[in-house]
Amino acid sequence: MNTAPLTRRARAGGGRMTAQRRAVLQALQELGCAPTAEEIHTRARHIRSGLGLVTVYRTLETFAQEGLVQRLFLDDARGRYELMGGRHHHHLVCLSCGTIQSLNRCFLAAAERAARARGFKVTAHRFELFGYCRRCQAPAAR
Amino acid sequence: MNTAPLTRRARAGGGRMTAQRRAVLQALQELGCAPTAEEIHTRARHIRSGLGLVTVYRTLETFAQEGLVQRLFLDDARGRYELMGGRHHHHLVCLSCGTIQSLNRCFLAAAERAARARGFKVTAHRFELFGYCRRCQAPAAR
DNA sequence: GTATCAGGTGAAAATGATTTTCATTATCAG
DNA sequence: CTGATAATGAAAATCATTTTCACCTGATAC
Ligand SMILES: [Mn+2]
Ligand SMILES: [Mn+2]
Ligand SMILES: [Zn+2]
Ligand SMILES: [Zn+2]
Repeated sequence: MNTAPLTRRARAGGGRMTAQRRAVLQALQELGCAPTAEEIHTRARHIRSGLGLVTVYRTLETFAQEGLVQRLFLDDARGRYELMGGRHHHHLVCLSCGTIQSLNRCFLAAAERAARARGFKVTAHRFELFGYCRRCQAPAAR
Repeated sequence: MNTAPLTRRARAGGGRMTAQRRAVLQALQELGCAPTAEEIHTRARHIRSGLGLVTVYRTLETFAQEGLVQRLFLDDARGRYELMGGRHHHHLVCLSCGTIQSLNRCFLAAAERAARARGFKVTAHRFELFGYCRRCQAPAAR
């Protein structure tokens, strides 16, 4: 798997490119949809043995700040991470086995149709908007 | 604030109605949109001093199982809780100050319009579907 | 009303995910 | 090639949440 373009994007953030960061990037690419830090660690260890879990967390945080990675919380308290920059998408989370699938449309009706089309039985959904409230958009706010 | 109807619903779940549970219910009613366990604890303590945080967690879990309360994860790892049974709704989460507002429509376009109408600047959204994947709907699975 | 006892509570300790600290190592601009 | 400094790993700290366990109390039966 070719990590060169990702490596370039990561370096553009200003940081150094190390073997461990490359391993995390590759693991993210290989794992695909929303793995946990632990899962990323396990996979990245195959590429760079001795890689510490702490480094994985730090790396993910760094990448997240550079916009290379997004952290998301689905149902449980553990964070999940995925590479940004692909097409915008959402997820189908199975309440029974926990598998996560990607969905590339993002409107409710279309999404539900898409979910049903792949045999997924939708029982609930979550939809949140993030941004800045009126007060925080006022001068002197950030 | 009248907690009687909630008390009735809670008892319907089969459990006992204690002063601490009543305090948690009242705190949930008073706090409104998606408070954390800690916030609920602080508020409920005004009603029933000596109430332990552990009891708050246990109570919320119990209520969640009875469908009286819903736990959700927004941006961070801490769980947030809110009374169910009101109309289905979503949230506007301010990235700057963290305030959470309710939104009662749930379709993307309408939601974004509603958000804009209240001066909220949307920069991102999250939308997830939960349910059962094809594999888990097959016989012998649950 | 009073006894009964399973369900509920609180304090402390355990857990699990994530973050911080700090001494050591390695990247890369010059 | 070398030095400045960013990154790493191990251990310890932190934070939210859960578990344990001895004690308490609400709800039903008498
Ligand atoms: Mn995905
Ligand atoms: Mn709400
Ligand atoms: Zn499944
Ligand atoms: Zn705000």
